[in-house]
Amino acid sequence: MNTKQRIMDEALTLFSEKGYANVFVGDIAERVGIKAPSLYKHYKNKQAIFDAIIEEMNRRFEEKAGMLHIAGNDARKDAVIYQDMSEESMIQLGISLFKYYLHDDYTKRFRKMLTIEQFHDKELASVYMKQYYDDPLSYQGMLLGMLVAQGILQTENVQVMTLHFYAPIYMLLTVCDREPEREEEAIQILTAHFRQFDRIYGRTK
Amino acid sequence: MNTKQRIMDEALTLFSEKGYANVFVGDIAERVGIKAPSLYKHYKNKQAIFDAIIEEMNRRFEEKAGMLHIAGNDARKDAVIYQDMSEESMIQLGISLFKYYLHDDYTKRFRKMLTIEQFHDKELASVYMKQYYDDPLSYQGMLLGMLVAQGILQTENVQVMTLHFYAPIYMLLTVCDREPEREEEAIQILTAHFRQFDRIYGRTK
DNA sequence: GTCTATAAGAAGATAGAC
DNA sequence: GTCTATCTTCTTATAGAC
Repeated sequence: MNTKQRIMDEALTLFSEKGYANVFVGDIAERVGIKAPSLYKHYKNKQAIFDAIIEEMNRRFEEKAGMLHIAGNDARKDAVIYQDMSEESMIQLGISLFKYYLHDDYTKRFRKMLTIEQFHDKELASVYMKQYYDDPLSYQGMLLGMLVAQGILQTENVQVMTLHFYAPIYMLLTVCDREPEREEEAIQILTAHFRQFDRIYGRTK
Repeated sequence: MNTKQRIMDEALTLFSEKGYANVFVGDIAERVGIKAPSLYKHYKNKQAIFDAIIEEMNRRFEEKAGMLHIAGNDARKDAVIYQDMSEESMIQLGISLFKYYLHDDYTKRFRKMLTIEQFHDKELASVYMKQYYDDPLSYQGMLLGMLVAQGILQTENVQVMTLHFYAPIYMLLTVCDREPEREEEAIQILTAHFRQFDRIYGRTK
């Protein structure tokens, strides 16, 4: 891996743990295995490293087109998958995805960094919102809407139904970010949530 | 208001906007209307101001005994209130409480500060968790559990039901913290949420 | 308790050799 | 591209007069 990339990677790790202001250029350099002044051959200044991280992340996010996208690409296809899936399989899929977003190294570090820095910069708040609110609700709304259209689920308000599906997932994700030792507990609750959601909105098994 | 108190208050404002590391002792002093060195007659150092804020907040939290406590004191009493309340009144009450927690000056600044600083200090993460996860779920679980016992609501799993009630409130609160201009939208969604919650869990009107 | 002056020490960034 | 040496600036905190 080239040095420029490694600087960005180590900087992300440190920023996500301590926040921008508490990370010193020397800390980043040390992790990369060079001295601070060498770093300035790769980036104009400290802010440029941060900006590069944001850009890289936006690039990756567009590739993935939003978070918690179930299969990840196309809600139409995913709805077909869901339709033929048992409740148990759906729960397992939901938990796998939860664990992926919780543990995936890049996703996790970036989410933590955004959480810490979101109030410093309005743009970061927008990025966070898109990733963890608008995109998931929009995608999952489309998915659940199709299941409703097919009569697999029943509701008068797909938007609120989607909120009921996603809000607990979101909240448990932030719980585990803060207190990772509560992951097992969160998984238990998540499982019960999926089961009850299915029951409430009338899934046929 | 005495100077010591005012220092704490202005410091909280600044910490909640910029985070601890980005606030300088001189900034706090300026807001209070004194010079930085004078501030050291009231607090040993910058950290002591932060610690005093945490202590003050713990004091206030214990007074209030947790967030989103509906009427605020006793779930047993509150359940009686709910029992005799129309759906519309309940929605109005829910929204009022949401707005209170969103706008109350102290609550809001403290929540933002905790959000920014939560990864710097494990203890802050715990404070956040208690305030915005454990206490609300515990209190509201008790409340909803009583309504279930009285046959006003129906469910097999009160814990998940409480999650379905609270998680959307929590998520919308964090949305408005990030993008205050979305408050009206959040209130709309919140209203629909309360209405649908009532329908799902079978409230009698 | 507040001030001015100032010490002490970070931390970001540059110069210039290799 | 990396290093050592160094500059500059910013920030915390203290000293001591009023």
